[in-house]
Amino acid sequence: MGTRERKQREVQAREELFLSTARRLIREEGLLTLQMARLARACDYATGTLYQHFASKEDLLVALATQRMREHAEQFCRAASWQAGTRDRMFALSVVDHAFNRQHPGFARLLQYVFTEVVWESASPDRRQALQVELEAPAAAVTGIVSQAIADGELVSGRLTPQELMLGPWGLSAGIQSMQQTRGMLAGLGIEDPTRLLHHHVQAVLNGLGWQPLFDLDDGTALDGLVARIEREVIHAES
Amino acid sequence: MGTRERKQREVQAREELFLSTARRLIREEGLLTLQMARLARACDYATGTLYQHFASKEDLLVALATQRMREHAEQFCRAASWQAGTRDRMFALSVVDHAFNRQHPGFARLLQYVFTEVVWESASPDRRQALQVELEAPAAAVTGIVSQAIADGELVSGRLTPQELMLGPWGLSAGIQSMQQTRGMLAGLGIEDPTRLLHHHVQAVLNGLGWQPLFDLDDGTALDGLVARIEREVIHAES
DNA sequence: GCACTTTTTTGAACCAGATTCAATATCCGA
DNA sequence: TCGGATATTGAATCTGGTTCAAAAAAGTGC
Repeated sequence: MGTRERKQREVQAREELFLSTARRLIREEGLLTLQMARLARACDYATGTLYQHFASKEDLLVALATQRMREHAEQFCRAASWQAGTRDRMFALSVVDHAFNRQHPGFARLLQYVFTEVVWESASPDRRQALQVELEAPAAAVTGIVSQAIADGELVSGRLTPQELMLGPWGLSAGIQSMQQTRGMLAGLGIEDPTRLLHHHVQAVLNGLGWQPLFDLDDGTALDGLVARIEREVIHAES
Repeated sequence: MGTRERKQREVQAREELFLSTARRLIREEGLLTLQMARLARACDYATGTLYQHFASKEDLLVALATQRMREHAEQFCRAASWQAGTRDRMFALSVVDHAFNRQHPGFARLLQYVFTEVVWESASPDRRQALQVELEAPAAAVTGIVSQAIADGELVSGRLTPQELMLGPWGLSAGIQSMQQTRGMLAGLGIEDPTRLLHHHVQAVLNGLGWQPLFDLDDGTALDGLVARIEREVIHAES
């Protein structure tokens, strides 16, 4: 009679409520001050009910990260299937990634925290696994672009596999963005516009890997134009 | 009468004891399980005494990171003044950085944790400042190499300042190394030898930035040879 | 060496906040 | 409607960081 299913849906909805409320609390008062009892109360449930969904606070955080990661993966895959050359698509991934992080300011911070030994190791294996699963689609998307570039002769793989090749642009994006997190670090070095710089350097690695057609790094206008086009065609595209 | 100074030295020594014991405890039982009371007891002092040195647990962690960072900065500066061309010296920084992290396996993890909003914001301003100070020397070293490369005509700065240029290689190193931290992440992608890959990609960015003389990325032997030479002449050099 | 003040050390008490679990309420099939 | 299964509750428990009044040690003037 479907009463089981309804129950399922209710539980699902409640989990959603917990997650979105947690997100709001974090936005309003910071990751630092999130408290399980307060979260439960804010949702009009008892503490114990919250623990029926999440085995621990760390679990909740991983779940939060997983949820956002899913959205992120969607955007990412959209960028990967953009109608453009492999090189531009690869670059688009970095732009989309960065735009996503700007749109969800807490996400990068949360992810940084979640991947910390202290949090990661105290989350339940299931939740960890779920987050890792969300990483697969984006990874496959990137690898696909690299493979196609090799097949099309726009990129020479040398001794490296596609996975290994993608580590360059990916690592660079991740590295610069994580520096952007640490309050005051880049400003302290006199760096003004990290976003533009990130794009510049990603183009530099792609050039360095010999990914055709090479990009003229001195042409600031072309870079801005390309970024604008990606934002228009990929990020703000209807879907 | 110098009794004040002696006292100073004793306090200094005790702080050193706390730090090195903390390091041992973390090594033996993990960051996760470090407890202030246990640490104090392990040093034969009362909890309160420990708090005379460190305002909080977070403070202690930042102090720990700062101490190691100082050693790291030394190695780093040594590499920066290596007798070699600017390009090789820049590359050497990345090699030294990575070697240091391999030699002190917990350091990267600790740093990752410390730079987390949750920890960073609950450490005292003094301790934060102290860690930031330790970043200045390395930053100056890198910037110096970049500036010299520009002066020598081995690198064309375009529209970027030396600080901005160095963000490329630096961000890449940081990004790949932090991925290496997250247990199983790289292995899950089928990546075997992240160290070699890191070196490869750093050379790729340097090539991409047009840093002369360009490095032949297909020549694996040359890469290994250069790394070996750096390890010999910079890392294991007497000082 | 002694009486007194100041500084340092101590560790048990305190407190915050995550987690548990016995009691209670709700649901569901018969 | 009844009886057992399941879900919810929130006060009690537990862990571990932090504090602070008391005790000890060090310093000072005589």
